[in-house]
Amino acid sequence: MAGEPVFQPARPRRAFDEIVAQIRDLLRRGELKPGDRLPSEQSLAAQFAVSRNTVREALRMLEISGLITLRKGAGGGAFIARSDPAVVSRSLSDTLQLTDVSLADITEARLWIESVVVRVACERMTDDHLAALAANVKEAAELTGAGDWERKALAHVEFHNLLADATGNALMSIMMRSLMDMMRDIVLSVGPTRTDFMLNSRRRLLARFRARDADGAVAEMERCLRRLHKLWLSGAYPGSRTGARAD
Amino acid sequence: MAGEPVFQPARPRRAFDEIVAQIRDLLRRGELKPGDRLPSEQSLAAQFAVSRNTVREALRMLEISGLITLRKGAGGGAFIARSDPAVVSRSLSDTLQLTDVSLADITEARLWIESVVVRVACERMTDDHLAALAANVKEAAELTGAGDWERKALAHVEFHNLLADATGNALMSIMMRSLMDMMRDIVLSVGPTRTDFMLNSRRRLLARFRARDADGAVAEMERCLRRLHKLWLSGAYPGSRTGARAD
DNA sequence: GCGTTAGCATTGGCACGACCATTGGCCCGC
DNA sequence: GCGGGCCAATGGTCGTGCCAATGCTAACGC
Repeated sequence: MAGEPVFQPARPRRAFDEIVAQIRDLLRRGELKPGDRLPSEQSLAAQFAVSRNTVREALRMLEISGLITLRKGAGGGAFIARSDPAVVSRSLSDTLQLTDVSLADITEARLWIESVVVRVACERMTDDHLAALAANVKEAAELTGAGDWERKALAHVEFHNLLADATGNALMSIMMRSLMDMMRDIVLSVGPTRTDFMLNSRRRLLARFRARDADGAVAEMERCLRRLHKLWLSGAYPGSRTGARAD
Repeated sequence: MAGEPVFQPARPRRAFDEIVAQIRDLLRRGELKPGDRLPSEQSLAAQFAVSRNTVREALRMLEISGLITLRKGAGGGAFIARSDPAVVSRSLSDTLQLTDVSLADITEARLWIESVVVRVACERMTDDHLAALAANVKEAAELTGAGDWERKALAHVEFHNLLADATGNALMSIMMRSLMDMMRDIVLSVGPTRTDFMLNSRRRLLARFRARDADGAVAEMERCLRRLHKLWLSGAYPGSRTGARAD
């Protein structure tokens, strides 16, 4: 009741939170680099003066954050991980699960981002990138012929990742991969649809890339995506996130 | 078809991975909703037929994934969390830490996204959104006058979140918040800079919004960001976020 | 009658100790 | 020299016990 001054939090952080924070800090300061090995659980427990269980809970947090990978057996231990974009995807996907993001939101945001990616990729892509994209389309065509619908759909999704790579922007690659991980789920849950138009669209897109016609490429991609999204939104998307704010 | 039969991974998943998967699945299927309470650790241990320690490690994973929050004491337990975009930010930030994403990549990607956000926001924003943006600018101006550099910088960063909100796209809001969380670190680590031009830019931007001049707004934002980024890139930005501030 | 307080039951936080499965290297025997 | 088996290191799991925080409730005092 009395004027309580701004006492320090005075909150004793949970022990494993403290451990996580310390290791995270070591990483941020560059004192730990990918590939480095942390001491064994026993040793860590001793150094932090906590029980091995507590250390393990901390390691669990670091592990799911994608910061470390665990290997068991002799010579095993906790190693600073190489980057794994899948972690971002998972967390994004988790967050969306708990929030009221509608399918319309996802497709819309995707359309925006994809447009700029196509534009930049068209301007910057090297022959290697173009070859990779062409190979992807070829694979999708073959899978279509083989009737392997699922793998064809996955190939079509992968196309966009390659596109993001072609921008030469690593962050954009990561973000696109996160989006595409979600798309994968959506596509697979929607199931086979009449998407033969996509193969043709892809070929026209490649042609635009070869001609370095950014405007044309963007237009082509937007046409393709709008058509696809309309197809999804018209059907009953089983995901519970049917805000259905179709505008 | 050929020699490689797709053997089942036959992976004996770690026990807590299995637990995490099961709970995640319950969530995905909508059988668990935000606010719901999971059984106590004791009870979970019994149901999963594992020790309490194992359950705790699983809960730790779910916790840092932002899926649950733990409360102790009577009536406590594990509760399905409300969405927390900060989780995405953290994982994105972690991934970037382990990757070779340059500051140039970040600023570039940001410029791309921000452009489309400004355009859409300009077209869609309501008076409420406009008022919120104006209030933010006003606050930043006052903080500038008060010489409170840090809080002024944070207000400037927050502006972009409000902008993303104005697009009405929840996913875009989340992604922007992730980017801005990183920006916060960068801005604070760079330290005070001569950024008085930004306040004027913000005011011009608001004017463009009021006039519903999307092209003008985008141009203004791009000018502002380019100038800001040039300022950063010219200075010595330490690849590591070296902001050992209290937080 | 009503607010206050002391207790109590619930639940997460943490410690200690033990055992198992896997892994990789070392040593032995051929 | 080489192959195979033993062994130590290390993560994975278990079980128990205790502490600290929390919320409910019944006893208490005015």
